[in-house]
Formats: sequence, structure tokens, C-alpha cells
Amino acid sequence: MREPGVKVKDRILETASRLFYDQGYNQTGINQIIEEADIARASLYHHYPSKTDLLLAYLDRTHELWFKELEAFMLPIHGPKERLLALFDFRTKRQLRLKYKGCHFSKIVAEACEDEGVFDRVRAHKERFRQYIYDLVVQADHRKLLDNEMLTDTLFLLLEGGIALGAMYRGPDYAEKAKRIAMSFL
Amino acid sequence: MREPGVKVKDRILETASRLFYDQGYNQTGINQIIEEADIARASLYHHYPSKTDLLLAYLDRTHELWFKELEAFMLPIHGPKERLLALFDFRTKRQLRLKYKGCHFSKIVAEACEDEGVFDRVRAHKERFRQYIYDLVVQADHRKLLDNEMLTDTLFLLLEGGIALGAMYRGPDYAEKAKRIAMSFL
DNA sequence: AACCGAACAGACAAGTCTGTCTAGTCACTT
DNA sequence: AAGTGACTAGACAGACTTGTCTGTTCGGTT
Repeated sequence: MREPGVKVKDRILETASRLFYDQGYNQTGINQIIEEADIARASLYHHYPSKTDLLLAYLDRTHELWFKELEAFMLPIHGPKERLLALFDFRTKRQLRLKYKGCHFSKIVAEACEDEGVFDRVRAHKERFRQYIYDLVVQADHRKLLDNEMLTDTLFLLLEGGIALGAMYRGPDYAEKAKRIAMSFL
Repeated sequence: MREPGVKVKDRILETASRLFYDQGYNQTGINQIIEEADIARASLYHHYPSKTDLLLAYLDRTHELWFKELEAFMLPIHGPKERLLALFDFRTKRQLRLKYKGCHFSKIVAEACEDEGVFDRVRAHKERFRQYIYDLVVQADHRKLLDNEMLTDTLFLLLEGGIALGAMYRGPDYAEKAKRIAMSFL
């Protein structure tokens, strides 16, 4: 194998990811993935035995890319307080690029997929994000209006609320408001 | 007409509403609605010319019931501050009953329905809820850590974030945390 | 030279989807 | 008595769904 099976398998996952997010998982058919990825039907089922497997791979890939993007975004920003505020910018910027369709993970949960593997991945993603916030909070010498745990949850809730409302209003307004609110007790 | 066409039409909408929320709009077929509502196919299309019409009726009905329920919940609670905190209890209690499947409106938006009528209704619902919060905030003599607009947005964001996270974790934890956080600057 | 994994094209199964249409029943109104 | 609106049952169209299966090609390894 010249390139070890990478190209086709990746093209499948990239195409599926784009369609799952833009159109929704249930509204995306195998046929459309095959056509847009320009691969053969059997190739898809060779790499991903079922549509559910493809969904789980989508969640894993999104999780990885998400944190990779976050790390890259955080690189030039120094200081825990600055970084906490940058979290809002990160998500706002990302949502602008994604046309305010909301969080990948909450979207999948909202589609009423009862697969336990899906929930596990969604929870793992959010839990890791909360931990990321917490680690910054303990480093920051904030105003101590709230203890570390509570400040973490406040920021977490503001971030998630801002994205959720952004998806409904199709705009950055509430994510930006959330940031201004966060600034006032950091 | 003995009962003016009410029974069948309502049974359709009730059944559709339950299924749309529990299973998702796209995963609910006309056939299932017909079967579970125990009505004839032509009756459904007589009252709702298309599935989209049924969806819009579902959103309207949910909006109405939502605020009716809220009013009933608020009836025994006096004082604006108490009522602001009761908003958290209202949504937590409701989500418990709904098995933490999240906000009806954000769920529909997450299913990638591009109909403008859907967005209009979602925004109208959320806007009215924010206004409801605002009206209580101006009455409350809060600690003025934040001005009225900002306090409104904070509570709004905490509420929406709590429900969104509740749907992903399938539990009341973050909605309850959101309430405790709200108490600290009311 | 034989084999194998990865890719291709495309037919096929068995079921689902929304929406239309026919045909007929019943209760109420004019 | 004729007509109307709400309802029933169920056939039908045409498209789409996921997944299987056959058969072929090609590059690389043993």
C-alpha cells in the first residue's frame, strides 16, 4: 500500500462529519456520503460496518479536532484569566465559522439517538472541557466572589448557554454577552 | 358537528407532539402518528396539509402550554426574587418529567430544519421568556452587582445552559448548580 | 507466481418515507 | 331530501433508506 488506506477512509469520515453537522445525522443518508466523498459503496461498509460506527467515529474525530483547535487558539494567550476569557472568543469564533449551528455534541443528543456509546462520548467531551476550565480557574487569582468549583460551573454554564442560544438566534449575541458577564466576576 | 371537529384534530397534534419530542421530528413518520393516534391517513392530511404544518402547530402548542404551565407554577410564589429562583425549579421539575431530553425548541433547531417559520417560533418563544425574566428583575431589589439587562442575561444564560447540559448528562445537576449560582448574586 | 487488502461499479433486498387518491360512512344543516 | 364536512380504510406512487452481495481491478508482499 502506497498510502496505508488513509485517503479513502479519511475522505469518508470528513464528508460524513460535514454532512452530519450541517444537515443532521438522521437527515444524512449513506448514499449522499458515498456520492459526495466520491467512493464506492462497498468501501464505506468496509471501513465502517454500519452507520452507527460512522457516527461514533465522527464524535471521536470531532472531539480530537476540537481540543487540538483549542490548544492552537490558546498558544499565544498567556495568563489563566486571559485564557478563561479567551474560551469565549474561541467558541464564538468557531461558531461564526460553523454558521451558528451549535455544539456538535448537543446536536447529536438532541436528535434522539439512544445509543449508549453516543452518550458516553458526549459526556466525556463535556467533562474534559469542564476540567480544562477548572484547571485554569485554580491558577487564576480571581476575585473569589465564588469558590473554584462554583466559578468553574458558572463559566461552563455561561459558555454552554451562549452556544445554545447562538444556535437558536443564529448569531453571536448571547455568547458575547456571556463573555462580558464572565469578565465581571473574574 | 357534535363536538366541532376537536377530538381527532387534537389527538393528532397530541400524538405528534409526544413523538416529535421523544423521538425527534425527523425520526417520527406520518405512519407512526396515524397508528398511535388511531386515525385515518386522510384525516391527518385533512387537518394538516403537510408534515411541516404539523411541526409548526406542534411549536405553537408547546409554546402555549409552556407559558400556561409556568403561570400555574408561579401562582403560589410571591415576590420577584423568589419567582426568579422558582424559574430554575420550574424548568428542573419539567425536565424531570420529560426525562431530561432538553428544551423542545432547541431540539428542533438542532435537527437542522431550515424552515423560516420554525426559527421565527423558536426565537419568539425564547424572546418572550427573556422578557418574563426581565420583568421580574426590574421588580426585584437585587444586590446590583449587575445592572438589570445584564442580570437578566445572566439568569437567562444560566437557565438555558443548565437545560442544555441536563440533556447531555441526562440529569438535573447543572440546572441545580445554575440555581445556586443565581442565588449568589440576586 | 500466488495471494491479499483496498478499491471500484452497480445490482439487489426489504423496508420506509411523504403525500395522493378512491370510495364509502356518518351526523348535521339547510 | 340534498348537500356538506369530518371521518374511515386502504391502495398507490415514487423516491429514498440501510445494508448485502457479486464481480472486477490494481498495487504490494510473500
